[in-house]
Amino acid sequence: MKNIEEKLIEELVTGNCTPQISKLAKRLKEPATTIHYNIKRMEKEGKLLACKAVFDYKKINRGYCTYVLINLSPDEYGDPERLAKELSKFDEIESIDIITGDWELVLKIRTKDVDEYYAFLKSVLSRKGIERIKSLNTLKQVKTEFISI
Amino acid sequence: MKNIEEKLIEELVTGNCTPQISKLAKRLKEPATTIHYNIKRMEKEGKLLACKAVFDYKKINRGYCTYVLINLSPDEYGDPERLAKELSKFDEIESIDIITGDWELVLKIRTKDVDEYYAFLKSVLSRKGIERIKSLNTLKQVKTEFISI
DNA sequence: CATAAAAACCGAATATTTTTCAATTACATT
DNA sequence: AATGTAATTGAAAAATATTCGGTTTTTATG
Repeated sequence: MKNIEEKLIEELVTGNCTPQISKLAKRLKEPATTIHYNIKRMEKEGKLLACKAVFDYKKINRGYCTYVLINLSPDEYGDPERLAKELSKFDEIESIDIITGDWELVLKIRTKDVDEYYAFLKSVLSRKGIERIKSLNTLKQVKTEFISI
Repeated sequence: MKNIEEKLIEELVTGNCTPQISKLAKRLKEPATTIHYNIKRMEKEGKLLACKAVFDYKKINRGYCTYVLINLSPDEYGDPERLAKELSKFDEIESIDIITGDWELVLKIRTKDVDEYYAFLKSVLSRKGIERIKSLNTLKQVKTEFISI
């Protein structure tokens, strides 16, 4: 066995899918070429960013999900984007938003279990610029990425 | 003009895409039939739930993004899933999680603007069972659905 | 450890889908 | 009304997915 699955998941989580033009054509009762044209236009305009797979994360060893609210240190406060972009390269992080209110950033993080989360916390979320964090732990995921589970 | 774009976005946000088998085969340096086999297996096992498009939501009139923390009323507290499942049918809601801590639910909501959000708030988030909410408004989306913007 | 059963892998052929191309039609601007 | 641009479309070509049959690998069991 080659354990292709792991590599496949990695590729599919961030892309490597494509719209099903003929299926969409049937659903919308339009010619396939028209659907094709519209999709290509959306891509060119930067509206359509990527096509990707959504998994039942519990079944692929990413069942431990946490929202992390972050307070930045005073020197980072003026430019939260710098740190946000730095964090965005980590595969464990599903989303990063800069928000209003008591916290500056909110992350959504997926790991296998609490041990892996703790390791991530220590290695990534302890860095300079992050002053304080609050973890909201997910007990059950009902809907993700617009897909109901 | 037929304004196919709106309908297409609606379809693509929740599915109607498919893995690019030959592209994946090349990337992983494996035969296409092996990739095909592995993907079908993941689908059958319920690991792979859907393939879908990710948009630059600002460019498709869904640029107003809010995290909503929810406290349930005492009578709903014991079964948060009932309300969560009821909410999951709304297209504006990207994700629903049942969480630990001071709040019971966290939603991620995408609307065109604050007016649309307020309308959603009044019509959906005022329902019985929801005792108190706190909105965290997104100023900038750096990463979404594992895709950097 | 031997053997059988199940699961994973893969090349060749087939079926299906996407993409290109060359019109045609709709829309906007002057 | 004239003109240029954008959107739509059918037919053909190109590319891709799927099926099939057989092989190899893994797992389960005595």
